[in-house]
Amino acid sequence: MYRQGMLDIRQLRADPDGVKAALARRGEDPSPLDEVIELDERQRAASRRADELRAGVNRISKEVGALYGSGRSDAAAGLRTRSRELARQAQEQSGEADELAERIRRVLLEIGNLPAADCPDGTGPDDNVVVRVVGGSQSYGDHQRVPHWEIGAELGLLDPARAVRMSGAMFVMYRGPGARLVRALINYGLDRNRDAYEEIRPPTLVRTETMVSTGHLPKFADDAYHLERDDLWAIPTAEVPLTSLIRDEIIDEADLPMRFMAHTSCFRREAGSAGRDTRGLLRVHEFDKVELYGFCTPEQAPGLHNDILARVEGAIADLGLTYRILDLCAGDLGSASARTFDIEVYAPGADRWLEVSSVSWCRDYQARRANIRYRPAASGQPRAVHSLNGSGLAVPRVWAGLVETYRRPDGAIAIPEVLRPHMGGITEIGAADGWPAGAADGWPAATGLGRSDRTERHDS
RNA sequence: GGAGGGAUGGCAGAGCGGACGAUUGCGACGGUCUUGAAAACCGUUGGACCUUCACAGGUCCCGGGGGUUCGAAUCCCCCUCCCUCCGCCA
Repeated sequence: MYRQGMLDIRQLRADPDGVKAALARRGEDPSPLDEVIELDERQRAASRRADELRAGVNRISKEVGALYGSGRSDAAAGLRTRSRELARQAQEQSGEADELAERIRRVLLEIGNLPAADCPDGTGPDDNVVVRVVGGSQSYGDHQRVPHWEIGAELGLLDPARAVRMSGAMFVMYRGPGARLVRALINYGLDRNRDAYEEIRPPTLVRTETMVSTGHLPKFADDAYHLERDDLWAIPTAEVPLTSLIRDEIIDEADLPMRFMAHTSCFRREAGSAGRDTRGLLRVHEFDKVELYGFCTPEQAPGLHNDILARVEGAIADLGLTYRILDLCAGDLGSASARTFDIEVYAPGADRWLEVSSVSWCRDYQARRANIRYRPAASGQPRAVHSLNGSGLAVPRVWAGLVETYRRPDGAIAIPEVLRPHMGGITEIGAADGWPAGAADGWPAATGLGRSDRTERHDS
């Protein structure tokens, strides 16, 4: 009944203090739960009364039917009046029950997931636990201490000015080998996981319900782009459509775990961060990402969480980047997550750690919202599945870290071994490959680009 | 965008005011038979909520919402979604 709530209402009834304490760990005010508990009691009472009244109606209706059947319709008149009154009362009670259920749902929808027991305590980013740092001991030369936006301009790989003209601030455009590098990273991110993850190319525009299922609505509506005319939302991550892949379904336990991966564009309004990280690729409204995703039983969840994390780490490690893994504290956890590991890449030019992946275990939070269950092999009632997701590769920030790390003293960018098959075998991006330096204010001199030599177009 | 058709259990597909949570077929599961299997035969086979230690019982669900009625899968109204044809289109 409260299927779009965050937690099992039974858990809240059975252990209200435990649930409230867990919620408080993430820094969320647990007091709305008191209201839920109170409303829940009233809701059940109303619902019980409605059921009893309804049972009375059913009983009388059978009698009336029997009387009609035996030709004694005159005797049914009193029963009909009585039944009509019971039906009226039943409707009143169930109306009240529905109203209470809706109020409960609205409160529950705004409440975040409970942090896992072993999720570290803490109130914000400073309390995240560094699990390990890999490659951090290497030293960087001056040639690597150039931020990617300067490299992008120098080699003609990025064209921020024109991107702004098209779409506004915080949109970016890649050019030539820079664009090709984006595509290479996407293919790299997907291809190395083909062995176990089915590739999906989902829609990037989704319905409201699809956004509610993951927890992105109703609470975080300001963070997402909304197309009002058609009431569609631009996805902030492939996690959104992938969660709805099996929404409202009951899966056989034998089919779990189910593993998917998807490359999509991701759209974020970044409402609260205007003016922050405005340079380069650190924070943009639209970016490409490869997502790894899984549905599984509660028992399989820790193993799958590790698998996704290991795959993401492997992808970053094989690119030869310096990175660290963070165990997010309860106070820094995303709303839908019970436990999250972040992977951050070190960008020597910008001299910053960039979050490139977030690998989260949502327990049954999203499955409850999306009504995704599985039928246990040993028979019994269907149970909510667990869902897990991890950015396999957030392209812009990996691109940034890569370009800065692989900048050689001569200014060219070396292509890491593992990316070369996806870059047509080239080993570097040099000054001659991209758009000519200084071309940002006019049409580049390079030939054949952006124009057709056969058809003259005056508008398009 | 225009015109028409549809929405019933895992799937297919009946039912069109009362004993229908729903005939039947397929699938799945269990059993009989068999060295094993197939075939045949027999049986089982939805979900949600509430009450209950349990046994068990009650209510709701035939796309969603509302109405008519003592009683609705069946009648009426609204909405959503899907399909077909035409138009447009990468």
